[in-house]
Amino acid sequence: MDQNLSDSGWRGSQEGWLEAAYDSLLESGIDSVKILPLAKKLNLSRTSFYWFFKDREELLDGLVSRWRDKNTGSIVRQSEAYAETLAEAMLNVFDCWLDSRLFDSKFEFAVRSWALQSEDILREVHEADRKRMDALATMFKRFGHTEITADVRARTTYLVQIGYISMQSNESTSVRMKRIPEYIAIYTGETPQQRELDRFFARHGYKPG
Amino acid sequence: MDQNLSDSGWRGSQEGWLEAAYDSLLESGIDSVKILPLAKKLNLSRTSFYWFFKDREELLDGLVSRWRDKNTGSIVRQSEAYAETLAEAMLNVFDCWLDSRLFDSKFEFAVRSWALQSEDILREVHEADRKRMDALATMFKRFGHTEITADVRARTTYLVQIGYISMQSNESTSVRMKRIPEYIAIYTGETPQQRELDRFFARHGYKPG
DNA sequence: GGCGGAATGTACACATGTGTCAACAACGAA
DNA sequence: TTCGTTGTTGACACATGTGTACATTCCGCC
Repeated sequence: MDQNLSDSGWRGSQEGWLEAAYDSLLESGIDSVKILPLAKKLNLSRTSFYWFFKDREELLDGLVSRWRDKNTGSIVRQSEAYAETLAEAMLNVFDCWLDSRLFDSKFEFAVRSWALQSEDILREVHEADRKRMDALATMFKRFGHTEITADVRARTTYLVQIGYISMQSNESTSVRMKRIPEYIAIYTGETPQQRELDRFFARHGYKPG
Repeated sequence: MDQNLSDSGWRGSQEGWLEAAYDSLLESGIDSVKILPLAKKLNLSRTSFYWFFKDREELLDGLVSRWRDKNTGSIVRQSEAYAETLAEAMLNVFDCWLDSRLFDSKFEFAVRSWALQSEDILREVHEADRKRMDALATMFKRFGHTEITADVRARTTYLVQIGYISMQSNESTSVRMKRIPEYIAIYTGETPQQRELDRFFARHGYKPG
């Protein structure tokens, strides 16, 4: 059944091809995920691919699964984490934006771009958006917001991040950290406590000043 | 069926090819902008293309110019428009998001996706982002905000919209209009006057309720 | 040491794309 | 009517991609 570890294999593996496909997707978009170039990168014959995958379509399906499993889960989890105040809850969500182990921004953008040319992927993306914004709205309601204000604030929080991703900018952690208090103020309408900020900075290894 | 647009020409024209390229870009991304399929759509021979353009590269350059000329200008202009209050100024900017003659969202998203696979386009997009956010920050400062709060609020305003575009959602005007007052409150920190909202709704042909 | 399946490679058939070239067609003037 | 300009076209040469059939090599195991 499961023999995908390096012990039984020779050079290639399903994971190897998938990893190469992932790299290529992130760097140049879905149209660059071609078997021939991947084979070159892996120093394998092109046709060897067909031992692990039925066809290119099956490889692309693998990429979607990977994205679905990783990115949406983190947002939902962080939005449900324990917090005393809304500001603290918001900072829990912000963990996603600063920790690529929780949320893979480049992957996210690549998949969204892919949705431009595939109805199936577009449906996947819409479903993910809905789930994530629902989770955030629930968080706002947990701290006393009404249906409508929770909805719009959840949107703001989420869309700013999606927008940031779409800018494909490459700013340093410290530059981004400086904006955090003001973001919290805008999103939640309340000023974060210094100790809440300090706790947040600390867990991301950032020293203010 | 097929219309002869140009007075002096035969069947094709530079504009015709560019328009077809634009359509294809918006529908399926830059990799779908291929000469052969465009020729089929235009009912022209593939090679006829080369009378109007040196090569595919020159056609793509045409698309970038079109995007640059249209989208960035509107945001800058609307952010400089006359307003008595910050809320009113914000509503002027919102005109862009609701009027495709001012800002072409699908075009915007297609170009941003294109940037994933081209350093040149990525530079163009970054330059546009900078110009637009500068204009918005200036607007906030005009109404008394400090450098840092103006910057973050300009970002929020702009990034929410870029994020919204990236969602590729297709909501009705009325659904979007219902969120407007709350957005204004979040972005500006002040509640919009009813008459300001009414003026905004009126110029977009929307009747509340 | 040889067997058998896992993994890889070579050869083929085919599809879709680019760009050049030289021939050809339509039109407006001289 | 003849001619040059403005387009249009098919044939050619080439590049890159997919997928199948079949042969070959590597490695653990008996």
